[in-house]
Amino acid sequence: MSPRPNRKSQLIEMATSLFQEKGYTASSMRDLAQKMGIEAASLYSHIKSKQEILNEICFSMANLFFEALDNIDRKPYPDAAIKLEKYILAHVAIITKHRDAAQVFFNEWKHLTEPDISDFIKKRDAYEFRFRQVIQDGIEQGQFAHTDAKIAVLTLLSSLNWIPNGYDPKGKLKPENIGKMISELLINGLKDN
Amino acid sequence: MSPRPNRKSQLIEMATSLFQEKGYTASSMRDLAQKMGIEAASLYSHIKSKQEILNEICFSMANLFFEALDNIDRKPYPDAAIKLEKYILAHVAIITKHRDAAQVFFNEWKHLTEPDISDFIKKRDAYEFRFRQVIQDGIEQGQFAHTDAKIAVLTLLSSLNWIPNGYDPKGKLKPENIGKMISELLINGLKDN
DNA sequence: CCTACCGATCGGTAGG
DNA sequence: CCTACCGATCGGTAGG
Repeated sequence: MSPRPNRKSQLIEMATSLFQEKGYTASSMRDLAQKMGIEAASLYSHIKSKQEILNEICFSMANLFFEALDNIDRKPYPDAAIKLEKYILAHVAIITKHRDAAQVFFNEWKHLTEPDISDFIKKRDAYEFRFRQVIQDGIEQGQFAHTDAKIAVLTLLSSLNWIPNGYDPKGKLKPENIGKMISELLINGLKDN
Repeated sequence: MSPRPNRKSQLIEMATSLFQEKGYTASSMRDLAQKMGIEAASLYSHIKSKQEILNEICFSMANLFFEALDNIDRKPYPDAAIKLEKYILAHVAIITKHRDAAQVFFNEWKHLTEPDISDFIKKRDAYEFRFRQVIQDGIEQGQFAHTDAKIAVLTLLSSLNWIPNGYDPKGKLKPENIGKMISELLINGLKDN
């Protein structure tokens, strides 16, 4: 009999929390087995390697990020600032909903191996490119100041990376509030205009 | 005879580049020995453990960060926006000058062990607190808009973390230019005011 | 700085 | 999902 189909997702979920906590390399298959309450060798009836787990985590997050942008792009947003805010809110919504996976995605992807790692980097670049286009549009519309759009995107996306670490799901702030505050900060700046 | 005193700094330097590239856990003492052109066992005449190397990297960076703020605080800056820019420029100067060490500092500190890791976290919090105070001052002066200073600091500092990865020392942009662009972006926002 | 090692742990397989 | 393993590699020590 094949195992219950959700046993593998359980495994991925526990691996995600383990990798987040200790890092991919420092997490052993025996650690993971213990979390699952089975022997290390038994893990291999659900997955074929440790690498496969990291792949699943990283690429399922990547897919979520892309799907979110695709959803937004389904409607036209003539105002670049509004579209950028939508992008940021979607991004924040994903990383607050999947905090552990987001941290693995951001911090452990470098332990992917070829050919997956090249694919991953390509997807990352493509994701950044879509943000860059919105900023570029805003500049051309005269809505945004003239800045290096590439640096602006790196700064913007990087500025969100503390969230999976620092966001407290039990705190007063809801993901949407955090997203609003940050996009407001990035778009209008600290200054009181 | 004791070894030349700079042999240990060479070791730390090569370990920094190794840890940056592969991560602390995935870097073996044999990898490091090979880089140094000696046997793994010989490393231990210069250091007493792998952990000690990580400690030196993380805390020497922490010291640089604090010294930079202390230097700025030696003169009074009544204008919070100007002081904040000074802080940001100093921070950027350090991470562009010590790119590998900065990445190890940001990404590998979690592999520190007690009691060092508690000390490290305390220092990080104290560093963030000093930025927070400048922002708080700016808000009270009416120069900055009313925002959550804690979130603003996390966002601000996080937004600089792409630099050691993305900054090309052979590119056209000098550290000071990057620093200016980013602090301008964070203080005035993307919008063309 | 080297040779010669050590005990521990790693990811993973065979065969049920 | 388990027992019983494997070869490889790990951080580190003893003794020169």
